[in-house]
Amino acid sequence: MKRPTIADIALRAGVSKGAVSYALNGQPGVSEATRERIIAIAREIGFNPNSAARALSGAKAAAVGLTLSRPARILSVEPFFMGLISGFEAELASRSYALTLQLVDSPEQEVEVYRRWWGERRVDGVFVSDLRDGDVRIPVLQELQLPAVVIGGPGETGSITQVWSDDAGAVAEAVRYLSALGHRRIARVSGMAELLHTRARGQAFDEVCRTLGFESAVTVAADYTGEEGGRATRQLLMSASRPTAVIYDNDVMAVAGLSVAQEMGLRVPADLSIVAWDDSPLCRLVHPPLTALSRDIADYGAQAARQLLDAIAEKPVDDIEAAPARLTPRGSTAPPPG
Amino acid sequence: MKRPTIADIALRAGVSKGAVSYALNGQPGVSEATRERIIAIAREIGFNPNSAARALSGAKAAAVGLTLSRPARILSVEPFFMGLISGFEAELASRSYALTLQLVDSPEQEVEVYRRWWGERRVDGVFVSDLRDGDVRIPVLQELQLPAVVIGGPGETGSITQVWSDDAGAVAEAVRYLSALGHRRIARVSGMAELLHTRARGQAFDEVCRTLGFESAVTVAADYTGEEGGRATRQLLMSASRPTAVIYDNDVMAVAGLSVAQEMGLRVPADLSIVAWDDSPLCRLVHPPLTALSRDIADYGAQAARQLLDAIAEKPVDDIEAAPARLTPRGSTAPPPG
DNA sequence: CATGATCACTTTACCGGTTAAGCCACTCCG
DNA sequence: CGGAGTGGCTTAACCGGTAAAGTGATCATG
Repeated sequence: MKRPTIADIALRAGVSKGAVSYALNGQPGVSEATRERIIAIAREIGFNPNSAARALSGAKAAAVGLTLSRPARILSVEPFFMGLISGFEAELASRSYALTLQLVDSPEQEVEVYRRWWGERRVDGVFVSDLRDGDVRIPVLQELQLPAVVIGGPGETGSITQVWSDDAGAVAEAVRYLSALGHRRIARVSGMAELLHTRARGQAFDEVCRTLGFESAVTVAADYTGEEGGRATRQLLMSASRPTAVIYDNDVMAVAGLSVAQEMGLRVPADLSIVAWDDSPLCRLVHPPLTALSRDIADYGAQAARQLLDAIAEKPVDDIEAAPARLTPRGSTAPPPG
Repeated sequence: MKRPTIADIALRAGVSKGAVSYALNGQPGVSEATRERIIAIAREIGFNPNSAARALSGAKAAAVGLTLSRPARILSVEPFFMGLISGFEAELASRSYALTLQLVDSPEQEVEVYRRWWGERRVDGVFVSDLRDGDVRIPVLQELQLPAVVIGGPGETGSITQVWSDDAGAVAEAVRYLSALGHRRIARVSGMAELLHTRARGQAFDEVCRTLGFESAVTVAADYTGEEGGRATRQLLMSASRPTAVIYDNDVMAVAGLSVAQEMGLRVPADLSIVAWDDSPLCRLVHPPLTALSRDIADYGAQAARQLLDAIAEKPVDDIEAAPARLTPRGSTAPPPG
């Protein structure tokens, strides 16, 4: 039989469509015997409820959306998002929710996608990542009343809940560790300056370095790509007061930085210490393996997914603070030379 | 107004629902004046057709699916799939098709997802990647008559079209290049042996090496992860007749291999040449930058998407041979020592 | 023994689109 | 001037579910 409907089941079981619906949804209104018979028939003919029909009669679309507005060349090598997605899936799949993905070019386009998705009732909620200062997406989401969860923060998201981890604390941990090793000139290669978490990390970095009375604490802005990370590193290493340690905002840039250092004849970690943010397998793949700020990104994604599903179900939701990134020392950090 | 429907538009325009539908879909049956008025109202109140309602009344779901059955730890660092996805999106977005993504654990689970998606009419077609020998997914897709496109091949896919590139030719190009440099002992670190394209590359590799009369041409099976790539490399470099060049089945393993070689005190490319398959930014991120077999993965994905959309529209479709991977020499290849 | 409650269903309306069929006012033509 | 054809709509059925309201039989209760 070709794509059976509840009408087919009803016919076979000799009952009405309504009875089938009650039976399959575990609702009262049918006897246990009938329910079992109907479920058996459904299984036998391989019935799956038509999601469109279900969504149409008031129910949910059983899908959530994720838009990514970073260029493909960044996404392809950036392990963060796939980790996040695998975390989403762990939660979504168990509740038969689908994940709809769309790559876009800008936050403005993201807004357009949200409007369309919601208007079409294609999704019940969305994940929002890469929060910016005065993000254009937030007011639109509120206007649409589209359930959403912001990944990363904390930021000004009004009524929209966030899942965030304590970046400031993690920065402090890394800087204190380098300080304990004896470093006094530390630099930081950041991601896109317009992203809120970049700013939060930057402020924390400046503050801790000031507190510790460092000689210098420069931040060079990059964009998460290896090219930019390499360029920023080259710039730092050529400066008069060369830093003895560099903290990178993601592991791709850290790997690129390692490569630049080696290319310039510096030994890592003897001449230069390197700390990566986010600890994908990439960090263990290079030589020396990179000291990194590790966090369980998949778990982060899973928490966000639970949060979003709760928001969709109109359960009360609060911001979640996920476990902070923890420093995982490896071979790329050591006391400074001299 | 909250999520307007065509009934709202009909009310405002003083016409029937049917007229609105005709007007918005460019069908005959309404005057130009009325059509314009209706379109203006639709735009004004921000109307988006409910995708569920549309899908329900015989039309398409306007979504396609992609399942990935590789472990998250591979997916997160493997740049191939994000590249592919960005290629899909380029085609899909322009036709307002959504991409539904699901990560699974095995081809058997993929089959389950296909059944469910198709039963629920959630997707109009699917992308199939990582084809295996006697793949369990193919007969199911044919049984379901679910439109599909196989990424990679060629394999036995019956009536399902494929988009593939000439891996055998690419292998030959890489081997001939190394041969021209003077190498006589070449090894290969492969991806999962059960994948069809791994086998195709392996056969081509063996054949070309035999033709060129190489002293040795070993293949060590790995799984696309850095760990395994590193382990395979270590194994190769410890063997009695150490190869002077290694070809890797993806760039992640190549990067790991480079790292292992350096860790073992070998200079790349002076003591060991390295060639990567697929040329993500990763290859230019390490030092020395890796010689790679480059192809335009996004374009590959775009072709597959066009193919799938044609199959969904029941247009005649043929297998597509995409541009083969081309050798991009960089700093990781040189004549062998001695 | 009439009344009410409960059970196990069936009937029906509805979600928001698409589309075949029907209808009315005009025009055109022999 | 009657009849056919056509343009521009309206009406109504349908897609496949969900859920409120209705029905008839059984059973308990005062």
